[in-house]
Amino acid sequence: MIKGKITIHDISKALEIDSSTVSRALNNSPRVSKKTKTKILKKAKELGYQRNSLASKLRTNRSNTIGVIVPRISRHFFAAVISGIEETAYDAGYDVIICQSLDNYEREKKLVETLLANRVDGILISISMETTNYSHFKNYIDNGFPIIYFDRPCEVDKNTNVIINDFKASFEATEHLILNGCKNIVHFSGPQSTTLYQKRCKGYKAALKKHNIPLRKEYIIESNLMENDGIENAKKVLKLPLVDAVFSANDKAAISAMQYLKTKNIKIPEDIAFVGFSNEPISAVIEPSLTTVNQQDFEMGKVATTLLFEQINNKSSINETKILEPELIIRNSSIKK
Amino acid sequence: MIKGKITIHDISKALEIDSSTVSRALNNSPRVSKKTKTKILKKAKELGYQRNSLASKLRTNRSNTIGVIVPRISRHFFAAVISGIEETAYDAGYDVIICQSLDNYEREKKLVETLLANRVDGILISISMETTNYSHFKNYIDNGFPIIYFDRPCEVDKNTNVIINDFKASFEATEHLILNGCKNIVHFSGPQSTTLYQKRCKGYKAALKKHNIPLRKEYIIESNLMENDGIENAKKVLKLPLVDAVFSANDKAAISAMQYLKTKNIKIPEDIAFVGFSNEPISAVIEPSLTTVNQQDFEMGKVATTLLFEQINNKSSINETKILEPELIIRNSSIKK
DNA sequence: ATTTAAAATACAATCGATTGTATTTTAAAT
DNA sequence: ATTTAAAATACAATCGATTGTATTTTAAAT
Repeated sequence: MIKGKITIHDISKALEIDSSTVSRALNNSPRVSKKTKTKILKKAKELGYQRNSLASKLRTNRSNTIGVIVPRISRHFFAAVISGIEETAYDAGYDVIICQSLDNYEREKKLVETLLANRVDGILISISMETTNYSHFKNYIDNGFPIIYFDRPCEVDKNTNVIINDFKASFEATEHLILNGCKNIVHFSGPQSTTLYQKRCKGYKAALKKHNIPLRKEYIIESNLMENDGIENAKKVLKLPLVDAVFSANDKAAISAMQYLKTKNIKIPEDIAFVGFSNEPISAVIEPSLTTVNQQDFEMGKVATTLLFEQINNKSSINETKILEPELIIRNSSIKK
Repeated sequence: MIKGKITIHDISKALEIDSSTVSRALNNSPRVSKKTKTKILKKAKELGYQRNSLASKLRTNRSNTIGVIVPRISRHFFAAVISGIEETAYDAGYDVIICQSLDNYEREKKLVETLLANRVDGILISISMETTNYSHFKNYIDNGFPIIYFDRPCEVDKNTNVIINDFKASFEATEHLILNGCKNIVHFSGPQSTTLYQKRCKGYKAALKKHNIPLRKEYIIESNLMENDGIENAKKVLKLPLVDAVFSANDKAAISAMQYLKTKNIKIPEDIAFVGFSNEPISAVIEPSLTTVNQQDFEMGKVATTLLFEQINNKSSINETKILEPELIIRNSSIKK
């Protein structure tokens, strides 16, 4: 902390103008004459005045700040959502505090508490994979605290969620493989405690059903979809007969599986075709380039933030779920020649 | 903002205990009896009390919060540095506010102001590429405000910088190419306004000199090292005679150049070997995998944060520059068989 | 039962800005 | 020159927590 920070009272004393007038001048209130404003602004600059936002927020009971909690900022999808959030927020004159939960429940809980203690006006959150207990949100929701869930929805009680149509995306991804001649399609699924992965799995099943392909339980491999899970999954795939395609619920597992299979001289897509999910930057670079689902990241950030501001300003929690339409990006990993 | 938030005064009234005692109890002061503490804590929980950090910070003149400004949170290097920062900070009981400047000077300036207005106890920053004017820092440095520069140092006046040995890393990267039989090595250089890229360029030159390879000016291609710059650089390389290797000052440009050259049937590393810089995750995945420099990201975050806390607590700005040793990660793109 | 020191609690000011109300100043109208 | 309304400024309380000092309570010692 800098010692001897300049306050409005220092300006007040220096000019022999009451601090209330100084405050109003700095906030460009019409109640202060132009002449006085000029004088005050000049002196403020001269003294190196810097507003103390803490005091201002305390007094006004408004922080003009929103908090964002994502599992991991380095994930391209979340970084892109954050870009959308920041753009919308800055346009509205709001600051954004970015936090990462690292998919850890305890940490997420602490972050929520810290944000609330700092009196953010609202929170945008993509809940951690570990989170199954929503009590750390519930207290605030009941009070009408503005909070919006994105990507990973919170489906207890009435909340506002912004998600993509995971079912449809998965359905289309799987159907795309079927239309390219694949019949024995393995699904790399994520933790079924997460509704998002449930939906992706359902989309996969529905596509099989539509095309009269019998569902084989051993073709659904559940894991946390981390890099290492992809390798383990790939080993399992090699032990299954006939597999000619994989639809992975995220890119990371798809990519590590592809890399492992390549070392085993499996040809992609000729032997096994691949479709991922999320459109991570690596998916465009790997060989063959990975067919994947674009999740409308930037758009999701904008939509979620707009909804949050509606809640903050109207105080009417609307409790809607916005569903964005995903887009299948077809690259080389899924087209059998 | 939630209406009717519970304050210590509500607890005070409910229990007929003075608010000062309530405050001390909540902060676990030894001046409050155990019996009273239990009573207060119970009531606080019952009423759903949540500390107002704004008021607390205002009064104590300590925010227990540090600010971090990086060009872009999605860049793997910065995300890893942030992990190191957060780990160190949380252990010390500090909160971390993460901001991204998007390499934009105006935005960076605004972020610094916002952090200061919110009275962070110190700032960790990797300055934006656009920044050549340091006046937005200078005011605070002069006041002894704790600020540490990492990766991209601020080399005006006396500051504390945490950087890697860019010269040595580049020297070794270039020498590695030479030792693998390359003689006509192009350098993709970054903006020379940034000392970091100056140093990388000097390392390249020094390695050539040591091995008696004449320096050719047209072999140094300066750009912003973005994806598109890599492609443009690759086109220039194709027009130069004899080139058998490229040392790029970052991975991004190296990777897009490699991709472009592959479409032109240039074999990597046989025709042109490549070495990058930063160890982006993509570098391990691209084919051939890219030899690159590991920048000690996580370690850098830890060291920078530790230095910051020294400044915050001792008030003695030490003004040192810590130089971390980089590590060359040798992969397939640089080994001519 | 009284004195005394320590423990526990209450009082009151404070951090820096904001804002409703009161007062003073200015300028227009007579 | 005086009245009057509007404009400009000053006064004073407030946001919620903290903290040095004063007071009260408790418990030990006589």
